Formats: sequence, structure tokens, C-alpha cells
Amino acid sequence: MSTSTISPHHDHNRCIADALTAAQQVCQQKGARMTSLREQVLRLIWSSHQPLGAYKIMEMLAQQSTRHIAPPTVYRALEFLLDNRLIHRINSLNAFIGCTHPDSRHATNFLICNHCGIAIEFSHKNLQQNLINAAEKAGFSADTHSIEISGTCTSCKAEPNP
Amino acid sequence: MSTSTISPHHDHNRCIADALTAAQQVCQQKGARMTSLREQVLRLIWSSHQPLGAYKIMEMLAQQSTRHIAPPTVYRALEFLLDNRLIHRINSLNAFIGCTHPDSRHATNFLICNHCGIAIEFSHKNLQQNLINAAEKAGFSADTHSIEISGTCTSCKAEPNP
DNA sequence: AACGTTATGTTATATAATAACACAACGTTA
DNA sequence: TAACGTTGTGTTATTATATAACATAACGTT
Repeated sequence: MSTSTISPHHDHNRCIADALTAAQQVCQQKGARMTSLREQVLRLIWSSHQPLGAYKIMEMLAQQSTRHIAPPTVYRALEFLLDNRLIHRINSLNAFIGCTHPDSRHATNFLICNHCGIAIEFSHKNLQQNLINAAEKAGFSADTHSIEISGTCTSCKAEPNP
Repeated sequence: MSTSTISPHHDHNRCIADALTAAQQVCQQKGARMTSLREQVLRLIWSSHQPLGAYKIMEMLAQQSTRHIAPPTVYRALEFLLDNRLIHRINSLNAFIGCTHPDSRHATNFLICNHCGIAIEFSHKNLQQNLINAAEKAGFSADTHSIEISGTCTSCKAEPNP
């Protein structure tokens, strides 16, 4: 499984910068407009590795800019980011998290820590392919899928109460 | 993958009867009380192989019994059924569906048809074990997981508009 | 019958998401 | 540059999903 474990001590500014750069590129290629609102939302989502709810994002936006922000504003930005695969939606949490490799089309696969709330995207080519194959074999044509695994992450195992 | 494809022509009364019987057994073993409300909800959920939303269930209950039903009534019944593993929650749909083998503890694995809305539970021991192992290898202790695969089921492929 | 426990009823509210329409910004072309 | 269509954002209202808190009822035991 390709998974970069996320250390509590990593340089997160780097994460944000990389994500923003990647997003710009993706948009440029597709001719999609990364407006300032959309960038702001993406930045907020990337402010941590914990999935963020839409209303939480709304609050944060409101704090940053005095202007009054309503739900549709946020949801439209989220829709844009989802459509362009810059973020994922974690169904079990009704929350959104930055995508670590927006250049390649892929499913939503996450390890979610019940303790610190972190969500780590993983990919495992064989496993995913096996899954799809098995579905096909059963006569089902797989279109999209999501795997959400809940448990305890490395850091939280090492240090129960960080 | 162990998946009983669900024919549109199958004897669904049998499905319901079997599910109810299994549920009774499970409850008996655990000393859990299968009240009439809970059974009614389970029956409604089993009225089809399409996941059912809580508010839909509420409507149906109201229709059946003249008395006024409020959300907590439904959600408590659902909670009981979930706790006793008699139903699953489909996160991507905010909906609930009967469990086909409530005797054994297991994750939530579904094939969901975008066309007819059917959700077919599957299990694939190796695949699941591989998934968990891979997570462990990455330092993550898996607790629960859900796999939701969206696509087109056998029947809908055969007959686009049934 | 009295008691504690578990289940259900009831009211209010929290949380998540969308519909519908108005207005503004942007980019093109005339 | 002005007029136009397109895309993005603002605004108000509403729908959909879920839970909190407290009251009452049913059940099972003694």
C-alpha cells in the first residue's frame, strides 16, 4: 500500500504549498478557473490533514473576511474542487479533505484515525484492481468506489494522548 | 467474491422471512429485545433490496399505523438494528439496508447500482484481509471499514430500462 | 404491587445540503 | 469600448438528515 504516514512534526506549509501548486497546474490544463474563493476554500481544507465539514469551512471563511458567507457559497466551491478532483469527500464524516495526487483519476481510499481524526489517503493498485475485477466477475460494472477504513494511526498508537 | 446476484424475479417474501427468522435468532442469543416497532422497521427495510432513508421509513411507519411517528423513534430502532448487526448503513446514500448474514461480524461491503438503486452485499475474505494487512503494514490498526462500489448491476446491464 | 430497567413518545433543535433567483465579474466579439 | 453571453458569487428560503433532553409507558423481576 502506498501511504505516506503523516508525522505530527512534518512541514505542513510544504503540504499546502505543494497542493496549491498542483491545483493551479490541474486547473490550467483543464481551463478551469481557480478563483480566489475557491483557492481560499482549498487552502482551508489543506490547513490540516483532518477532514473538514462544510459548515466549519463556512465559519473559517467568515472569520477571515468580515463578509457574510452562506452555505451555497461554500458548497459551490466544494463542488468545483470535487469535480476537478482537488479534494475528496469522506462519506462517513460528511467532510472534505485535500487530494494528494489530483493529476490522476482515482477512487477515494482513506485510513481514518478515530483518535486524532486524521485521514490518510492510500492507494494500492493491485487491491483496487482486484476489487473491481471481483465485482465484474459477479456481473457488476464498477464505476466509482470508496474505501474508508477506521482505526488508529501510527502516531496515536505510539502516543495515546498527544 | 461471494455475491448472490439478485434477480428481479426472485421470491422476495422468502428474503423477508429468512431475514426475520435470522434476526429473531440473533436477538435470542444476545438477549436483545426484538420489539414490534423494531421488527416493523426491519421489515420495512427488507421490503426491498434498495437502501431506505430514515425519513422514508418514518413515512411508511406513519402510513401503516395512524399514530404519529417522530424521527427519534425511527433512529432508535435503526440504532438497535445497527448495534445488533441486523442492518447496514450505506454512507454514500444516508440509507439503511438489511444485512444478509447477521450472525457473523463483518464490515460493510456493497455493490450499489446507480440505475435501479439496488445494493448488493458482498464479501471477499482474501480481499478484505489483504486490505487490513496492508493497512497494518502501513502502521495503521484497522478497526472497521466500509467499501461502497457504485456502478451498474447485472439486471440493469441486461435490460437498460426495466 | 412496588421497583428498577428498558423502550417509546414528544418537543425542540442541531447539522448538512440544495433550490431559485438576483447580481457581479470576466472574456469575447462587434 | 460597448454590448453580449457565460461563468461565478450573493441572498433568501427551504429541504434533508440526525440528535438532545426530558416525559411517559411497558416489561420483568422481586
